Amino acid sequence: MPTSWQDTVIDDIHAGKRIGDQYIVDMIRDAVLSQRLPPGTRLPEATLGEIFGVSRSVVRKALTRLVADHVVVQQPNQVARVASPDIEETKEIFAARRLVEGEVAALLAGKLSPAQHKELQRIIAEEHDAHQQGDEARRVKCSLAVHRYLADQSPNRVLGGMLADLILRTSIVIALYKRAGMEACYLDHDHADLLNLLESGSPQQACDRMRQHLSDLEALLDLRPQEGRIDLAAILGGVA
Amino acid sequence: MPTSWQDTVIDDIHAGKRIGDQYIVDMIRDAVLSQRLPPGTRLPEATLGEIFGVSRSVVRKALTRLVADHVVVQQPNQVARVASPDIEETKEIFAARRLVEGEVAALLAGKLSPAQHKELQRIIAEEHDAHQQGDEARRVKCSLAVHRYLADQSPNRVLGGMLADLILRTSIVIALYKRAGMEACYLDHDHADLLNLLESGSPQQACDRMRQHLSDLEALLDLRPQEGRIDLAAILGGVA
DNA sequence: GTCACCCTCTCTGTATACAGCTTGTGAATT
DNA sequence: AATTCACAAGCTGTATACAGAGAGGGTGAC
Repeated sequence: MPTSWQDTVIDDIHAGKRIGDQYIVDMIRDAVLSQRLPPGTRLPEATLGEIFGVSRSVVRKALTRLVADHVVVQQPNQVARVASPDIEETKEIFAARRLVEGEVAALLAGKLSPAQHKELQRIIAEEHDAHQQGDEARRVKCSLAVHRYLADQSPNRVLGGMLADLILRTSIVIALYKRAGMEACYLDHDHADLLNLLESGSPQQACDRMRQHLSDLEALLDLRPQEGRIDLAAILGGVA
Repeated sequence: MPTSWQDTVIDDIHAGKRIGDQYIVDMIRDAVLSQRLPPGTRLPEATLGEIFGVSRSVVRKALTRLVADHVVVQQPNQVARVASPDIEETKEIFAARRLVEGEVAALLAGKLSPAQHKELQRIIAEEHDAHQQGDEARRVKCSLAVHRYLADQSPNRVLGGMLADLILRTSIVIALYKRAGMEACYLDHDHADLLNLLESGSPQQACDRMRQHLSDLEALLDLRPQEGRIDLAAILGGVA
C-alpha cells in the first residue's frame, strides 16, 4: 500500500522538493485524512525510511510528531500504528469538536471577508458537484476542506490549531465507525446552510448550527458497543 | 542554571529511575510550570544530553515533543528555546482556555465524587496556607495543582488533554507578562468559590465562574503593546 | 494431537560520527 | 575609527551501527 506513495515521492524529489520530517508528516496526515491509511495500519520506521528515501532518524521525528497529534500511537518496543480510538474516545472527540468548532463559527459569524466567503462558496459548490457525480473521494476531500478552511481562518489561532487536530481525529473515527452500507457521511445542505449563517447570522446562530451539523455527523456513525469488529480490524488489521 | 538539575537527576538515577525522553519532558515541563526556566531560555541539545546523561537522540525526541506542546520553539538550524508567545497569542490562549476550562467545569459541576471534593479542598487549603505564610513558590504550585487536577479529572479526556496544554502555556505567558511589582497572581477566594459551585452549583454557574476567574487572572497581566521590554527579555534573555 | 520451549527474525532504542549551517571574533583595509 | 572579510567554534541535521526487546514459527516431549 505505501508502494503507491513511492511514485509521488519520487516525483516530488525530482521536482526539487525537500524531503524532511515535515514532508513525511504531511504525507501521512493526508493519507489518514483521505482514509487511504486505515486505523491500525502498521508504520515500521525502516519501511517508511525506504519509501521516503531518508534514514530512520527523520522518520522517527515525523512519527514522534504524529504521536503528539494523536494520529499515530506508539507503545514501547512496538511498531507505530495509525490510531484507532475506541467508542468512548470517539464521543469525546466529537464533544470537544462541537465546543471548539462552535466557538470558531461564532467568532467568524458576520465577519467573513468577501474573499473568505467566495472561497467557502467555491469549495461547497465543488462538494455539491462531486456528490452529484458520485465522486465520493472528491466529495470527502471538499467536505474536509470546508472545515479545514474554517480552522485556518479562525481569528483565534490557538483555537484554530486545536480544531485542526480535532478534524484529523474525526476523520480517523469516521473511517473506523462509519456504518457499513452507508456509502458516505453526507448531509446535503448542511455546509451551504452553515455558510449562510456565517455570512448573515448571529454568532449564537452560527455556533448552534455548527454544533447541530457535527451532532448529525456523529449520528451517522455506528457507536454501539459492538465488541468484535473494531478490535479485529485494529489488531489483526494491517493493510491486507 | 540547569546545573541545579544535575543533582536531582543523579538522585533519580541512583533511585533506579529510568531516564528517557519522558523523564526529560517532565523535568522541563515542570521547570517551565514553576517558572524556573524563563521564556526564551536556550536549550542546546548537547548540554541537555550531558545534564541528563543521555545522548542527543533522546534529547531530540524530548524536544520534538515539547515543541508539539508549544512549550519550546525551534527554528531550523537554531537552538531550541523556551517559548515566549507574543501578546496577541497570549490573549488567544486565555480565550481558548476560558472556553475549554469553562466546559470542563460545567461537566464536573454537581458530579464531584467525595474523593475529588476532598482532594480539591486539601489543595485549596494548602494554597491558602502557603499564601498566609508568604511562601510564594508553594502557593503557585498549589494554584496550578487545582487546575491540573480539574484537567486530570475531566470526564472528557480529550478536553482534559487540551486543557493540560493550555495550563502549561498559560504559565509561560504569566511568567512573561506579569506586572512588575505585583508579587503574584493571587485571587483570594476564587478557588474556594469555584469549588463551592462545582459542588452545589449548576453547570452554567460553574462555567461562568470559571470563565470569570480566568478573565480576572488575565486582567492581572500587563498586556499593553509595549514593544521593547518583552522582546528584550526574550531575545537578550537567556537565563542571566 | 497438543502444549511448551527455543530459536530466529524483525523492529525499536540509543549512541555516535560526520557534514553543513550560523554566529561571533579578530584582523586587515579604507 | 569604522567596515568588511575570513576563520573558528558551536549546534543542528542526517545517517549508521549495535544492542535488546517481542512476535512468530518450528520442533520436541508428553
